[in-house]
Amino acid sequence: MSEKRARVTIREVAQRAGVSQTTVSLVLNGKDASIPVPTRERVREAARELHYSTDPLARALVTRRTNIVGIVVPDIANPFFAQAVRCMQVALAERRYDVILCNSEERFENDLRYIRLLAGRSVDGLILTPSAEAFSPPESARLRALLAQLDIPYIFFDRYFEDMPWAAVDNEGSAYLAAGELLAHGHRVIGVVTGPLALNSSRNRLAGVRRALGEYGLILPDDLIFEGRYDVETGQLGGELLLKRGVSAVFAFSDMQACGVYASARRMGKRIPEDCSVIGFDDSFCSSVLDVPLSTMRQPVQEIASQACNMLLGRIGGGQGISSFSLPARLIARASVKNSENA
Amino acid sequence: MSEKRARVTIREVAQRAGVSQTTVSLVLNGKDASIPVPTRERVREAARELHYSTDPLARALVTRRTNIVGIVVPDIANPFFAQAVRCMQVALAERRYDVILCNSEERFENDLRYIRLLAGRSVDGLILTPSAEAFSPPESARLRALLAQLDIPYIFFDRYFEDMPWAAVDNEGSAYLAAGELLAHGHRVIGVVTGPLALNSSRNRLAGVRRALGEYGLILPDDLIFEGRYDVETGQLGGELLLKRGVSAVFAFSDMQACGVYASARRMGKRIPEDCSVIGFDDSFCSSVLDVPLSTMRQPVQEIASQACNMLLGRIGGGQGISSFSLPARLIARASVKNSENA
DNA sequence: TTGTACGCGTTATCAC
DNA sequence: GTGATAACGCGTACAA
Repeated sequence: MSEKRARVTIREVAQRAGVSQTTVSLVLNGKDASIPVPTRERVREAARELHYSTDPLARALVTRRTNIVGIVVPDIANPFFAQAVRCMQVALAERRYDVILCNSEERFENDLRYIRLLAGRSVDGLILTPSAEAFSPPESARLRALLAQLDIPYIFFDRYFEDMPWAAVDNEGSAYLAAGELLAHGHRVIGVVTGPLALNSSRNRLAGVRRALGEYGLILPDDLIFEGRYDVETGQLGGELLLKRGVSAVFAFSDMQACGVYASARRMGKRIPEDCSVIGFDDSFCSSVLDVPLSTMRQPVQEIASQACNMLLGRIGGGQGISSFSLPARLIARASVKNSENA
Repeated sequence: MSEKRARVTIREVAQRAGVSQTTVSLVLNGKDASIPVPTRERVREAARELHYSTDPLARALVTRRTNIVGIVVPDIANPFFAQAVRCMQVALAERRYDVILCNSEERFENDLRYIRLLAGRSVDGLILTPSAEAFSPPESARLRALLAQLDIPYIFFDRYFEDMPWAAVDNEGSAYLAAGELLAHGHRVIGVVTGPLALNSSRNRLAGVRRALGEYGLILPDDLIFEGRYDVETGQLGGELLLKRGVSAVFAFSDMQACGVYASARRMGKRIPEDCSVIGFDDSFCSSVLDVPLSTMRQPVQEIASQACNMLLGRIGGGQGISSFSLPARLIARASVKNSENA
């Protein structure tokens, strides 16, 4: 007999236990101190028997805490964000937080819209990866103003402003390692396919590349930098361009782009890694799927995501919590990098 | 001066407009009928000036409608679900619904836990893709009982029970087409790498394969069926096994598995498509990334997802709405299927 | 149109 | 110290 279960109220529990609602509330929220043990027992018992659980809506209305975190990402279909959001959701669920997910579709107006919407829903915190657009001056000012006005704890994930709380991979250091891998294999003419340079992730990776080259007394000429969008398509365009310019190795700032580079090489009749070495970034599953397994930098997505959650929860709790941090990516050496013929 | 904006209440708006809260509520909810136009204007004006927006929590507390849909998927990091959830979120946002996302991590206990949790939060509807486990008898009974008791509109997505509302790709028909493609190229010894056969998606695809073979007077021997889990790894295992058994073509029930088949072929020194044709399912982006572009069945994820949302919203609205449906996948012929040497 | 009860808890106040 | 009473949070719905 599956009766539709109407909601059990706290009054019913109180009645059953023969105490006041107040008492029930106190007991169930662990503010027992002043209540005699036998009473506590009776209350708990009654609550259990009636399958009582407090209504989050009613509770939130008065406490102004929803136990919900809002996440805004450009596109959950992007494997990087998908993985990150998964980790976040699982990590937050352990702390009894739920997640409202929003896709900005890489449009700044949606960033704003969703942030307002989430604030309107009284979420306890925000995890934000704004659109690339958000990082140009007029837009970032609007974003900052909005967040300042809102008074909701937030952190930036992967894309960020230096002066606001953020969590990300150590882009500079990781790119330094990646470029180092190519240099160590004797490559001296190295092309890079970047993501949007409006994003610190790409800018910092570029800086890392430059540092690595610098240590070899090299510089990165502008015409060996192709600015893309972290997707297969721009990888292909960039790969084509760079190969024509005679690079012996390409560092693609995402695995998707690395895939594009593979495609362009194939199309041009060049072999990887014989004619051109390639290194990617992310270690998304496609790296293990390519005909020539892709060397890449593996982001510790899970660690970053779960630490990011800790950080946010710390701030929600009122403290400063953990401060902004970056974690290094690890080099996963596979078969797409080979000694240069000049080596 | 960005003052922290405390919430504006309906009272303030009422006061400013010189009317009662009731009137404000009526106007703002479009139940104007009985209110003179000038009053409406004054109210709207006041609301605008004060930046008033109704508190969803308070509203939900009384209406028992949250404008939230709960989505439970096994793993948002799976590109198929990522894409689907993205489409759903966007489609629902257009109708002013937000999405709480849960990953069951393919564990049945989590299915139940999350469904209860979402129900506790009074979500207006549920979109469910239960764990594979949920489809074995004792578990499915528990799931059914829970849903029956809950009295919340729900639909199943991709994995389903025939007698409950669902939305999915037409697995049988699509697999029939895929197998037909192989048969049309002269292949007669065809192996399949399936997903979990507990899932109707895999069972129905298998049925489609059998129907196609049947039309050629063939049957599918058990030892040419490898049951996997839709992932690269099982694709590789299956590919290895089937290739050893001398198939001339493999139908992998997911692109990830097709990737695995590619890997196994490579490892065994076989070429695709010369030594073995391969066809996949999903058209996830990896298909366009492989050295030999993968022929595959493209699921109309967006259409299914958005129709699924319509269906759910219809049910939330009280009507029966659209009933369960499936949409056909489309054959995307690329280079991984070639005429059999026996052809 | 509007007053008022109500939804369901939490918290502050007050009496025992 | 214990526990009941009442106000409150913020809207919506119904009767007047």
